[in-house]
Amino acid sequence: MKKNNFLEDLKKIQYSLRKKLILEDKINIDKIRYIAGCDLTFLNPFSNPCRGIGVILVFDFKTWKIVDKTYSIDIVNMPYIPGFLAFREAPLILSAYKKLKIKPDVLIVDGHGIAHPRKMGIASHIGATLEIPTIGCAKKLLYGKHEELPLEKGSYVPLYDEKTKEILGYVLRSRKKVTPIYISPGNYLTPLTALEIVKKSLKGYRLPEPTRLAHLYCNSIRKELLNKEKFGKLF
DNA sequence: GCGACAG
DNA sequence: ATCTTGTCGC
Repeated sequence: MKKNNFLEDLKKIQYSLRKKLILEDKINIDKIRYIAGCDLTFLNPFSNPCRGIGVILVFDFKTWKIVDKTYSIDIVNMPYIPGFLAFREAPLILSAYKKLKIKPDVLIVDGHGIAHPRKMGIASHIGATLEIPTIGCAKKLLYGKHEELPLEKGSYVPLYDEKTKEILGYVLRSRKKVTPIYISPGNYLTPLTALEIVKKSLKGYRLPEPTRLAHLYCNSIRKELLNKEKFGKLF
C-alpha cells in the first residue's frame, strides 16, 4: 500500500470536480447585483481537530450595503496541507452559504481559484460544488509565474502557467506600495473578468471589500464566542 | 534531489 | 490561520 494514498484520493476528487469548471463568463459585470465575500477563522488553528467559524457577507454591488450575512461553526478535522486547502475550509463555507436568504451573483473567496497545481484551488472547489461564479483572491502565491510588478497602485501583470503558457489570473497592486494580491477565476468567469470585478471591489484597502469585511466579521464572531465561554467558566 | 508551499 | 503594543514610514 502507498503511504500517501490519502492525498491521492483527494487529488481524484479534485480532478473529478475540475470537470465541472467552466472558465467562461456566465455573468455580465454590468448586471451584477449582489457580490459576496467569505472567510474563516479558527479557535485553535494548531490543534486538530479544532473549531472553525466560516462566514459569508453579501453586498449590494452598487451601494455596498450589506444585504445578508451568515456564519457556521463546526469542528474541523482536516489539517492544512498546501494544495488541499479546500478540504479544510470549504465545508464551513458551504454550510454558511446554505443559510443565505439572498444568494450572490458572484462570490470572492480568500484563496486561489485555478492558480493551483491542479487548477482546483478553494475558489474553484466551491464554485464547482455550488455551480456558481466564484473568484479566488489570495494574499500569497501558490502556483504560477509572473513578471515584476510596477509599484504604482492599480498596476497588474498576468499570472501564467509556465508549462502550458496559459493565463491563470493576475497579480494586482491594489494599493501604492503594498505586496500584491493574486486573482484568479474560480468558476464561470475568465481571468480578465475576475480582475475587473476585484478592481471594482477595492475601497482603499489592500483587500477587496467583500473579503476584507468578511474577515472582520469572522473576528467579531470569534471574540463574541470566546467571551461567552469565558463567562460560562465563572460558574 | 531540492525547494516551494493559499489558509 | 492564533497569541500580541507600540511604532516607524509613506
